[in-house]
Amino acid sequence: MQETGQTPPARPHTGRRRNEAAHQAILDAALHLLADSDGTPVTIDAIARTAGVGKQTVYRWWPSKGAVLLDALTDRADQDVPGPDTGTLRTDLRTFVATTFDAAQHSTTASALRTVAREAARDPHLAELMRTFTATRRTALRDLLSRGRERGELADDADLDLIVDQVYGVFWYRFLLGHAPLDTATAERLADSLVTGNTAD
Amino acid sequence: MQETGQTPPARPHTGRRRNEAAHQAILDAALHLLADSDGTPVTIDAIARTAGVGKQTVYRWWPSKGAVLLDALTDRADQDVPGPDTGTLRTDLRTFVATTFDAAQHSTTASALRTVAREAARDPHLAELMRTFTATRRTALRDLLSRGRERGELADDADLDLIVDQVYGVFWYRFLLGHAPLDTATAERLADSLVTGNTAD
Amino acid sequence: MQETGQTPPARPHTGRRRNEAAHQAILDAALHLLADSDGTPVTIDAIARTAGVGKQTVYRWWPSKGAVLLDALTDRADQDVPGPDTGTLRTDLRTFVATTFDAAQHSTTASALRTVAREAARDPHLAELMRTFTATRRTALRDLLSRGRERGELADDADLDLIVDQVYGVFWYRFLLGHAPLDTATAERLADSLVTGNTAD
Amino acid sequence: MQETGQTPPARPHTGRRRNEAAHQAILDAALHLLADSDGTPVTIDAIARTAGVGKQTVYRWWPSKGAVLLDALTDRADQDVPGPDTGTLRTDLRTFVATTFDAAQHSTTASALRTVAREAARDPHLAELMRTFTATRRTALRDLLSRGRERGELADDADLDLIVDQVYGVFWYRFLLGHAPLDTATAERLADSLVTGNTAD
DNA sequence: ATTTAATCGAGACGGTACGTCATGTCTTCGG
DNA sequence: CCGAAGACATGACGTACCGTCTCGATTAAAT
Repeated sequence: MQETGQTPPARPHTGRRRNEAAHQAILDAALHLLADSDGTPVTIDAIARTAGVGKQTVYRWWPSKGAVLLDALTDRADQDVPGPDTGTLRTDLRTFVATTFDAAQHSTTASALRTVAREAARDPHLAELMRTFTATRRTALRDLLSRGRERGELADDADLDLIVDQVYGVFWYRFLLGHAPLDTATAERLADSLVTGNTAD
Repeated sequence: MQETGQTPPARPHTGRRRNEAAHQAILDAALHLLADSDGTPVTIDAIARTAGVGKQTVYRWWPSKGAVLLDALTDRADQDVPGPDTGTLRTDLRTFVATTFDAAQHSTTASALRTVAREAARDPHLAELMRTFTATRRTALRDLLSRGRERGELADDADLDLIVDQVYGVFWYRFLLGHAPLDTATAERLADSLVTGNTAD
Repeated sequence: MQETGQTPPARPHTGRRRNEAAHQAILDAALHLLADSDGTPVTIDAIARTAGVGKQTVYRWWPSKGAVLLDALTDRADQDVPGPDTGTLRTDLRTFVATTFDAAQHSTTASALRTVAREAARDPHLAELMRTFTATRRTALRDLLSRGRERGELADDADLDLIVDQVYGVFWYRFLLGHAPLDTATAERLADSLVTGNTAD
Repeated sequence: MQETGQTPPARPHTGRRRNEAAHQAILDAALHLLADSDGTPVTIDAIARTAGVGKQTVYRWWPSKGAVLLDALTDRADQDVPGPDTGTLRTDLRTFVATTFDAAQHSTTASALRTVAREAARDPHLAELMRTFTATRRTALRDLLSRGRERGELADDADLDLIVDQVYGVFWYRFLLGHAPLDTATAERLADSLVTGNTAD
């Protein structure tokens, strides 16, 4: 208890180079606030104060508040979404959807993701970032479907984008509203109905 | 929507009554601003100023900004969603989905609806109101599906709630992101795939 | 302690005739609030609520808030200020000043008077009322001095208005600032010095 | 007056320093509005807008509106009140009172001073500031009287505080009510009567 | 070894919107 | 028509964040 209670960060200056410790402190603070936030919007001031950082240091490295939030989220998230490839569409799709649903279920980042999504509704910049953030996963899913169609497991004229949007539509709809579960059973029912509904003949 | 059903006071209410002109002026102003709003959040000050009304008059009757916006939206909206009933599920569903998609396409309220949805992402109170607002339509769709299932057009164990969420999931997902169309062709493809995917084999 | 303001007044309506009970209730409420008020401005809403009366009933009978306050004050105050007349100026003046000072000392209306004076600083209407309210006392003092001058106890060219203002100037100055006492000893010193001056004899 | 003497922070103050231009702009605006104000209360919004400054910047540096006003007043006012010292009490007192009265007569700050006094009636914080503001002048007058008493021009038991209060009592009483002049003749009559009294001969 | 320059913490700045409060007027009802 | 209740337009209040800016201190790279 040597300091006055404000405890200045022990983090040292790094001079002209970017201070990686400050960088991490900001992401930590953002993630922490996002996780705790119960719908309350997270403010830049709060992030900076929590991180023990000047506001300018935040603005120096991120163009908008949303960028910080999303960065905080993706920093920890498993970025590579391989997309299962068992050779059978139904199995692949079941796995993919179940994994997607599951990630939102017990992860500590679920609350953070929800908050970021809500912020994105207001902040066009963040919305764009979200778009590219989700694009990876959408592409993985589309590829999975494409492989299935090539194997003849889907009709040639199946609207792959619509199938993708059904998966992610259901996902976000339930994730944000929380009116119905995103459990494995649901995932499998959804996957099955999508395969059956878009099968050739 | 504006009267939340709370019990009227036992005393028959002396005092000046609500000024219906002011009430309407506020809703008009809100709707007007929502429609014009290009992503910019609509402020209470602006609503009150446009309506020629004191801010307090707004706060007297609505608990949050979002409530005003949603009220403005629903005030004009056709509230009874009959749900087509032709005796054939595929036709009914096609019509329902196409109608839903279409409403969001060229209506002047589309912009307003988008704004309200964005506000709802931040305002828990408005989110709740949105939930009851959409419940009517969800129920209509569910009934439509239920009728189809009773006629044997869907499997007995079809997850009706999931189908509903597929329709509205796709709808909101595309409506808010705008990355893909919500045209009639899409509506029919979606309806068809849902029927096919959940048919008793 | 029977009227907590929550209970609807048992006072019956009197139809077209002015309701004297309401009138009194308003003055009571005003006086009560004035006495309790510790510098906080007394609001019309508060008076009306405390009196169990509609705001309009207040505005119907008094032109401004200040008028109510002053009326409340004078309603109880002893209006006739006889002005002592013993035949000796010094004695008369001592008595008058001591009485004036004393009234402000232990009366429950002291706090009320202070509040009204403060309100008068803002409200020109109330300021005018205060002027006529104090005029009576000023005149009584001036008459007292005039009688003394006619008896030769004051110089023929003595500025009676200035003497009056010295008395009331000191009174209000100390009454409102409270930096020095308004006790009998002070009153007598003031009276004496006005007659004799402060020169070493 | 603007620096209330509170201990400067031990840390040599990092962060941006107070913008002196904004500081002055606020005082300028306040003084300008006070002088123009014809009884109308001056609002913080108006001060901020006139100064081209955010409201928060005003609130950051002054605890209450009154503090700004008084600060604006004292910022320009001649703070050192030397108090004449001719060696003769009557002359000194005449000069002091006449100067005091005169200052309130044709100065452009008279209107401002009146407004501040009125505000002080409502705002306890400002009242306290006014007290310290006037203390300087009161002390100067008291010293002047004290010198006279030591020279034997006043009785040993003369109540100096009471004399001071008679001067300032008359001053404020007439200044605020405006029912009687504060001219040089009055000042000299007051000074004389305080020294000599109003007795014939 | 000395500049030079970018980063850091801190926090003041001009703004915009918020939600609350009091004012004095008005409208509706029951007596 | 009176009195209660209370809605109304107005406008000031003090607070919260925003994103920009300006400090003095720190420290690595360029001289």
